Amino acid sequence: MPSGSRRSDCPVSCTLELLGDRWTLLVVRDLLLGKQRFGELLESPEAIASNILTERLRRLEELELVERTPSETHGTRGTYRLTSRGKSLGPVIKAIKIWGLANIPDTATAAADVLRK
Amino acid sequence: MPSGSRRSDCPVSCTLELLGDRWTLLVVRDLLLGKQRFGELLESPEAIASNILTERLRRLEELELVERTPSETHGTRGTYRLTSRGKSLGPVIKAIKIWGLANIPDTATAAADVLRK
DNA sequence: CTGTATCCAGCCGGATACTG
DNA sequence: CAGTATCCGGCTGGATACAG
Repeated sequence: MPSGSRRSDCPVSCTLELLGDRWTLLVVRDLLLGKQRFGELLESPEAIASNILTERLRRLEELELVERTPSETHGTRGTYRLTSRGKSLGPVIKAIKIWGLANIPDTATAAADVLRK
Repeated sequence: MPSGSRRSDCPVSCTLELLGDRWTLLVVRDLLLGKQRFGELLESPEAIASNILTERLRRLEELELVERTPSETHGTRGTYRLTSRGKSLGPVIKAIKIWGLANIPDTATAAADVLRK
């Protein structure tokens, strides 16, 4: 985990510096849902651009939140999984989900949502 | 609560569209800590720029997460408080805080942290 | 299919000056 | 002090083309 230049030592601020944008946690959400391949991540309804996805996956790897396993046959094809550290973002995503459901009209979770409880 | 153009109807995605940046939740954090005046919000160690703070407060007001009470004597001077809807972001901030504390080195919460439990 | 690279418009946000 | 306005460089991210 990096602790380079930071605005403060507040854990909220630091986390936001790392993950506080409109795409990163969405990728984490999809990985929590079990998606593993690049194409699967692209297919989500939010339609992330492929270059953005590449960049986010790389950053998540650097942060050791995601682990990439290259395919043995196709050098280009890999699978992505959350590390245990990455999985520990589950409660964050869940809290966001709960807030959104309660406060934003017409939001709904996917039927297969593994975060449901 | 707006439900204008959105990338999807996922509550995580919608919440991220509204609050997913590096500053908005930091303002909410400070309001949760009890700060009420513009100057207090400026004083936080992250040193938000005043124009950014103005813009974020305005947006939070539009979202009905923050309520501004103008001063009766000084037209320019007001106080800001979270609405109940805004306060309901507490669990989100707390989940982020917990994750940061556990995963980012040398992070620490302010002594007066009302989110502590 | 799995990515990477590039172009580029627009937004974000830091610095700063300014008004009441 | 409380807030607004403006300038402007740099980053974000959409579109698209391309390579293995």
